[in-house]
Amino acid sequence: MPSPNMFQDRLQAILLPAVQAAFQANFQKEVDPKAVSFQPTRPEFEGDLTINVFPFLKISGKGPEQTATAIGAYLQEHVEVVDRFNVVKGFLNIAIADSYWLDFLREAAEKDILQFPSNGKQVMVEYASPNTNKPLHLGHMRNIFLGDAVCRILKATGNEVIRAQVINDRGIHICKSMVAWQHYGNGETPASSGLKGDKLVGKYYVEFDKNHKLQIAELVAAGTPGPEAEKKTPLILEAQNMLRQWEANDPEVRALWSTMNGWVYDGFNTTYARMGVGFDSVYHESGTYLLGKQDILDGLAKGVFFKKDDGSVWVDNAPEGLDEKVLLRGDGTSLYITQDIGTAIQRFKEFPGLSQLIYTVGNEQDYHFKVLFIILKKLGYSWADGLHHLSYGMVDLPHGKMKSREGTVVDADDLMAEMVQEARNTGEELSKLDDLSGAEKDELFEQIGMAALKYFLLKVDPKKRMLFDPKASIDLQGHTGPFIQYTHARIRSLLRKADTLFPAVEATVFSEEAPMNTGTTDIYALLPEERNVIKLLHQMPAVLQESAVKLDPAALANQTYELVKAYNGFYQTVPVLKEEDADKRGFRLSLSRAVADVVKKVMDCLGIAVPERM
RNA sequence: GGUCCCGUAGCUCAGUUGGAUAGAGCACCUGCCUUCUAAGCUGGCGGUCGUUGGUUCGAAUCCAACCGGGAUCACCA
Repeated sequence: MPSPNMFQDRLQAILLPAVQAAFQANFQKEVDPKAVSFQPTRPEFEGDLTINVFPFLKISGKGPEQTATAIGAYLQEHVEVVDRFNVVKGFLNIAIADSYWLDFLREAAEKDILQFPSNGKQVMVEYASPNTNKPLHLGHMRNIFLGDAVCRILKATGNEVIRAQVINDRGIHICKSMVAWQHYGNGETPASSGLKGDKLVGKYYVEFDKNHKLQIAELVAAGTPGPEAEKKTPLILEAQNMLRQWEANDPEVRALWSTMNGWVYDGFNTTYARMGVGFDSVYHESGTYLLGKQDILDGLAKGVFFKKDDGSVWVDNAPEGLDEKVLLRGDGTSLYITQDIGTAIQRFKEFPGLSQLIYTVGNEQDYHFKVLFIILKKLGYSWADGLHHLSYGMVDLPHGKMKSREGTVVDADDLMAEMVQEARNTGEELSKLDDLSGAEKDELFEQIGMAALKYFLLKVDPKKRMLFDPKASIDLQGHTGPFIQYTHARIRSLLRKADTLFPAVEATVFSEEAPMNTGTTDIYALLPEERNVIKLLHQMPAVLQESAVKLDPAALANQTYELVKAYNGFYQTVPVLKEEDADKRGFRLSLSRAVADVVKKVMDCLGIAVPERM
């Protein structure tokens, strides 16, 4: 777990030792650095950073005002970047010198402040992991966008990232689609029907269910009790038989299975491509479902597990406050968790350098992963400490849960198409883009629609359950992806205009040579709107780092929104191109450029593209 | 029933290493386009932070109990 000061920015890194020194100088006492918390000064007070001195009164032996004043005075005298301070109750508000902000901005204008050096770590992130019997839906989208964003964030913060998925391509549910296709398909293929492969196979999965229900009703009418009828319909018996044939490697069954799964993969790949995601390591359950058995038996031999009278193998997690759990059936066949154990071991064999393996899986499997990680630890794998369940909440619809049986599932392809269409409607209505070609517009509306969708799903804390209201998600105003894109496009437009209006702009742009870059002579007094923007820029590296450690893209998404909101406030009230003083103009252009660069980079970490104009 | 998660404005969400008068967006009302893109910006309305107790200088944040919602506890995946 990160310690409180882990995400401090460079300013806090400067101030913290000084605060410690201040306690030493004034009160001859050590202060625990972890106890010193810096927070942004509330807007109604003067200052940039605030330290609350209440926790230190015992150390200082003085009242809050006196303590805060003593620390403030010390900081002002000994720390160059501390310009002024004021004390309100127990709060020490510190005003940072404009020269510090200007120096920081110059740095931000000249290099990528979000560039992290490689940390030499290799991390695997598993996400998506669909079944091949039905198309991807809204639930998958939260998983996929979350997993993709986490990959991008980890990569940006210096990790080597391996994107992984396990495709569930075998089992009774796959056989259901196959049986139904044999009965009702009349040889239909994606080519003959024009249907996307995953949609076609999904259609037969539904078809199976429909006819299965009819057969249940027939059996019940003929006198069979309901629960028994469900297990005895000709269709379900046929599917079970097909599963046995599949496991026995029956060539015909295997051929049909390959064909139909091939259709599904084509469909998935189309969807993944539109989402902008990909994978480096793909496992199929057909290749891994037998893994793990030997590992369980080894564990049994080592006494980590125990066997019951019926021959089943169990683990006792009572010491960890959990229950007993079956790992191997009485007949020696494996279970879901058996396979997961085997797959994890397999992965660390294949990638011995992994320092973390992150599973992006919904929170309904919290218990499963808790058990899985405990077991791997009990088996003695040192890497088990690097296992992490990135657990996220379910996506609800306004009328409740998605239920495939009730047809309330929101299809991924449909939803993306709707969002892009909505972006198109709005874009055409604003008619600012009439000079763009058809293809350029297509690309732009694709970017905007996808941004709306991704941002909507990513801005919410992953671990929380969220509501997806189609009407709200389709909004392109306010706290949305398109709002952020718009700000970026606006800045890019400003910069393009600057290039034509001021051909020598590079020379006038805020730089080493520009007069306002130093605290020694000519200090440019920052406008409040400018300082707000710079401060938010300044926080961004720490927020990126935080979102990487916490695997929380929402933190980054929300900070980005704060940044562009502040920039829009600046843009609205402070002239840039219309500013006649070339230094000020250059400075504001640099500020704008830095915001655009940071926004572009951060949005890229969220898997969202930003357009040059819109 | 056991375990875990959640409950903040009409709606959707921030804020939760304990700190100042709890913030945004949407919706509703209100101003701003002959001036750098109005997918923008102003102002207003809107709160018993589920309830009750506790811990302390201080609680939306920590603890306990309760109320309400969800998940999970399969020789399913």
